[in-house]
Amino acid sequence: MTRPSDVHHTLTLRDVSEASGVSEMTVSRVLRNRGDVSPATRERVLEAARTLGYVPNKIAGALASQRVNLVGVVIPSLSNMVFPEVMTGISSVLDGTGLQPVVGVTNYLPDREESVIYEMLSWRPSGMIVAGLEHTDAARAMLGRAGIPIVEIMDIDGVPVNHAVGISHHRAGRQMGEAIIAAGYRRIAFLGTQMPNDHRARKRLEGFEEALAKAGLSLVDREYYSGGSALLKGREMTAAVLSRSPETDFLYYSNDMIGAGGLLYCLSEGLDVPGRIGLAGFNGVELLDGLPRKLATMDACRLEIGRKAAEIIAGPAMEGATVELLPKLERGDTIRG
Amino acid sequence: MTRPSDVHHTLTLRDVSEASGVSEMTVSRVLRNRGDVSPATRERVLEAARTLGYVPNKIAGALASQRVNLVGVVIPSLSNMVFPEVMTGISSVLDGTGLQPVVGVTNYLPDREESVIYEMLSWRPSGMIVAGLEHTDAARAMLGRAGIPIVEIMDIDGVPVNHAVGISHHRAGRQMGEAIIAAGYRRIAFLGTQMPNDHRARKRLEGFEEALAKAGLSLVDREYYSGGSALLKGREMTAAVLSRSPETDFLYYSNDMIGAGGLLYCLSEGLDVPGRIGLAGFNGVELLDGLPRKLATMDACRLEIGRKAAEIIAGPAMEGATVELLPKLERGDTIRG
DNA sequence: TTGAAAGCGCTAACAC
DNA sequence: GTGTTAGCGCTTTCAA
Repeated sequence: MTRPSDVHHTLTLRDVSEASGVSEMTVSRVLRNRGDVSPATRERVLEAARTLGYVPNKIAGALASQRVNLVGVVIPSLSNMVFPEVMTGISSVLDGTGLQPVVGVTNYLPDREESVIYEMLSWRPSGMIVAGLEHTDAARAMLGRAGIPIVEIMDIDGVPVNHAVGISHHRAGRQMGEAIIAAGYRRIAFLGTQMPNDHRARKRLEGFEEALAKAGLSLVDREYYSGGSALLKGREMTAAVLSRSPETDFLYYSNDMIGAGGLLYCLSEGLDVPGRIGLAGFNGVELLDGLPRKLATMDACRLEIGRKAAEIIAGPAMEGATVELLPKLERGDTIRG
Repeated sequence: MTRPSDVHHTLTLRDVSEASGVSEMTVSRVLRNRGDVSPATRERVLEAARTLGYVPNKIAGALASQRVNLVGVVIPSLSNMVFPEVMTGISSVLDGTGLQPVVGVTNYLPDREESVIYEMLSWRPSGMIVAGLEHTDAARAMLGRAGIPIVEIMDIDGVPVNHAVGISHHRAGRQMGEAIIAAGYRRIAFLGTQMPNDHRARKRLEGFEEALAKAGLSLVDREYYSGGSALLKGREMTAAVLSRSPETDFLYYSNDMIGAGGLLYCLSEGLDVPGRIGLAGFNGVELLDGLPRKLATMDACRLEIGRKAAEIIAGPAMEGATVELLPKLERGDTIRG
């Protein structure tokens, strides 16, 4: 006997081959719907595989065929509301193609990102989708050498390794700043989460301050927090800013969740929104639809970013390209005018 | 030459071996920190690997060693708020062990779940964590035969394939029902999302109705919705129930998000909460901390479920076991008494 | 401490 | 339409 008396061993093609009296090769063909197999043998093989409960070994298959139907997706966080929607966009495109997304989470830590990318590349995926343009040198080098399509998503303010799909956060910040100034607000504060490695939030703020500067203005206050419930933090930060700088007439938040918290706070304080004070967030999260008043925001095009990135990976090979999407400013009910 | 003039081929151990003048075997040892290698050769190998930018091929490694450091995690949704926290629990335990979680999403579709499980098993992971106890027969069979630890999470009301870690949703529903009745509410409505395959929500409702029945009560109204912003749906459903059944004095929601929407609606309508009407949700999501009033809820122990499940996978092999966690009822400000 | 040989379970390429 | 052969890039095992 080739295999003595193991009570429980994982099934191989060979087992199916023996059970069906057909060569391993033919079994392999049937199981992959490749090449011509007579309906009769086909049925016999399928039957044998089914009754045995055979599950193919993709490791061996991948090694032999040099093909892996996996797409690595590297994102900073799952609890951000933003990334699940990107994933939805990715899945919706990949679903038809036989490619499978595999998610890795970095918690906004560059070193962690580097190791997640390394781990993923070591499985030789068909492509990689990575959030952001800022990576360690080693990570950039690995991605550049991988010989597969790489798509950096969310952001286009920088130099991509290969492809990029996203929006200009710098420009988004500037546009919001201009809209706020045009609406007549002058004493503007910024409230954000303390995240040195959230480059997109940083770029938005830079663009925003640039717009203020052009109008001869600068921020009257700024407040940072980290950790905890974003909604609650938004309340607390807003309370802090308004007590410290009561003259503030606009609150610009780095994301919608803390913005929503701030909005709930302002309303509960009976402040006149958007008359006495205006507010704006960023992302366009679905949650906003359920608030008593609609927070001004900018849609980050998350679904579309996911779709476009997946299309690049799933489509025919192409030169590196940058796809810029244009976020729409949604004024909601919290900017006057 | 073994390899003529390919401009760009993926590096192999052999390349590192040639570059460092050491056998492939020794290179392999160095790269895995296995066995004794002299510091000198070690340095030479590391240097060569670094300058070449070698990334090991885990596919080949896994095939040869019959070991895969992956743990499959199969969950119904990423946008549910609940699962990211389970993932956090899983990662926090796995991080130390060299095991990596790989996430698959089923969108609450049994067939989709079956195929996700099949795909994952075909990569021969070291363990699987699957949400829920309800699966297709084929999926159960595959999991049972896989020869690896399987942990079904979130729910324990049923028969697990192998291990289970979770809470009893039936009991959770019953407890909430009892607390509401004890607080004196009598005209109780249920508001949930329309999800035939959300078995946990179903079991909670069953337990809840059981408690009502014991007190000689039954639901005065029920309302289901699907899709869209949960917060907004919560508002709309609540408005619908209160206009259709104005005598209702308690609203039991199948999750906190729609409950939060309902709470915001009641407050904006100027209803006396919890005097005139009480509310309760389920899950204990962080978001609730930021609301103007704290919604009553039950903590689903998500973090702990993730941790315990990961510990079972990462720990020494053991007999199948069920771990029941006990959710805490948090009365918040929306149940009187 | 290092190396050589064999093979993991599958598929590409070619024969029949 | 089906089978045979030779690897895929590693690690295991054993020898030196």
